[in-house]
Amino acid sequence: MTNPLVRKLASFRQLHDGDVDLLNRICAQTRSYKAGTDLIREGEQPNDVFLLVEGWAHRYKILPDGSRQIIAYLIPGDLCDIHIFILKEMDHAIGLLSDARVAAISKAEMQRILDDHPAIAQALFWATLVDEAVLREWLVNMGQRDAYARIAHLFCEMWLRMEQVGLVTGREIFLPLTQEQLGDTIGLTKVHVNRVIQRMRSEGLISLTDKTLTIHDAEKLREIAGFDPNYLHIVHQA
Amino acid sequence: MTNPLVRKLASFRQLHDGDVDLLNRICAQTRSYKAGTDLIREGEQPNDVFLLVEGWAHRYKILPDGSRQIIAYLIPGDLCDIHIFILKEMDHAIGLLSDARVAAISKAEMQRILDDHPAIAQALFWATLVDEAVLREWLVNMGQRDAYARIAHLFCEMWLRMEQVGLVTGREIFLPLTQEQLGDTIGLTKVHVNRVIQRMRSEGLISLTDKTLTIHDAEKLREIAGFDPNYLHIVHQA
DNA sequence: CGATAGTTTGATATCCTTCAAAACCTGTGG
DNA sequence: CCACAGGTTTTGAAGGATATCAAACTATCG
Repeated sequence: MTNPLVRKLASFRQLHDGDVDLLNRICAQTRSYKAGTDLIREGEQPNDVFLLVEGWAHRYKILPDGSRQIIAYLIPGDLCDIHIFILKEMDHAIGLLSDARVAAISKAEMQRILDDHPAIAQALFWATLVDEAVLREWLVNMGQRDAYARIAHLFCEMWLRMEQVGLVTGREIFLPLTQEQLGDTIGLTKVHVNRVIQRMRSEGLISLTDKTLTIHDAEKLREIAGFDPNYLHIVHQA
Repeated sequence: MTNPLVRKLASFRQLHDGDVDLLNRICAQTRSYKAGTDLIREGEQPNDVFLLVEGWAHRYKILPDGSRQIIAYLIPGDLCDIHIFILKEMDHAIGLLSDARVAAISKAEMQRILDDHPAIAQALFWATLVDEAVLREWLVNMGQRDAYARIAHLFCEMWLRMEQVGLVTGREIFLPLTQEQLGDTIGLTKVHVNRVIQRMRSEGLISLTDKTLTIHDAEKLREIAGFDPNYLHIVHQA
């Protein structure tokens, strides 16, 4: 099993052996956490950049009335913001959605990597820009699509991102989300999410049980979603 | 009238005289454009970073079915992404909402600034992170708030951002948006935007005519929106 | 095996859209 | 200075997508 970060960065540009070694070394020093743990809370100023090596996480915000908005999903190979140090405090939290393995990279170490490994630095910037592009696409998703297309779009995106890091097995991906969390992601209630997913199931598009999403008809799902993967800026497939 | 970029960056950290001079020099070399001009189109790879010195612009995407989502507003002092060069092509367009003055900074020039002026570099990174934070907050806005609160929230944000660059006169800001554009920003139809705005007017909260937004009761508007400005990461007021 | 979290169902309410037309601006050319 | 064209705002009526509430059912986990 290859390092997900290497796989991801390699889908943007070639890396030298030295670069790959460094990334492997970083990913080797992980800590395990339980699902539900917060890596960073709103209001904190973190000391490390976190790299997710295994499992899922999410960025989220809780509003005063208790409602929650999920702002991003992190999957293996994803980092919380590289430049996190510049801001005085976090304006959102990052929490684990499944049991996970996480590498912590100190500010100094991060700086050293950026200085000494220009290829990695460039690839990490690319990853940052892609994160932003994903955020923009989520906004489009919420603003312009109905519930059915919205969920389809999210599934298409997560499928591609998982594929990028080598985590698609057959037509299945690990998707450790409750329907309520799905709803908090795309601005729908869990009840409505449930009905839409049932419809997708009955139409033979997907299965979703045991935290496993199976896409039976990817082509049709993409069509429903109006999915155009260009925003993920995947350059060459590994 | 102070340079809006200097004002904005100064709200994050102090700058040296040399830094300020440089920024002033950049802002002095502008070109004027008419409202409706696209600075960058989807699919292009731009050669310059654009800095908006006067007027409003917006990032937007057009979907295959013709619908449009506005992803961000740019006001004086805002740059289109500093690292735009890393991506092979734009996944969205940037267009002017009003007549505007724009400075173009070449890739090489940008690189020189980042290398030779660490304080500016850091401030520009901060600005980038804030842009991303705004995007996240827009997602929260769309996902969790109803039409009334959504519009209120947008008005609160734009008011603060305009204040940050010294463009609030009394209780008024320049807001060159049609109700349809407002709708494309927050995922509502122009008809519904119209009704919400009428309600705000009738309640004495705001006026909106002649591309001028007046906020009569900022406190109440913030309360309706559930507006918490922390995501703008304004450190010290100039 | 009981407790707790997650999914499913049904009935009803509401926010927002859609469609269509009228009224109102704003700029332009005669 | 008027008239007209095109864009923008406003109004009304009706329909639809999604929310809300409440309860039953089903997994999961210690």
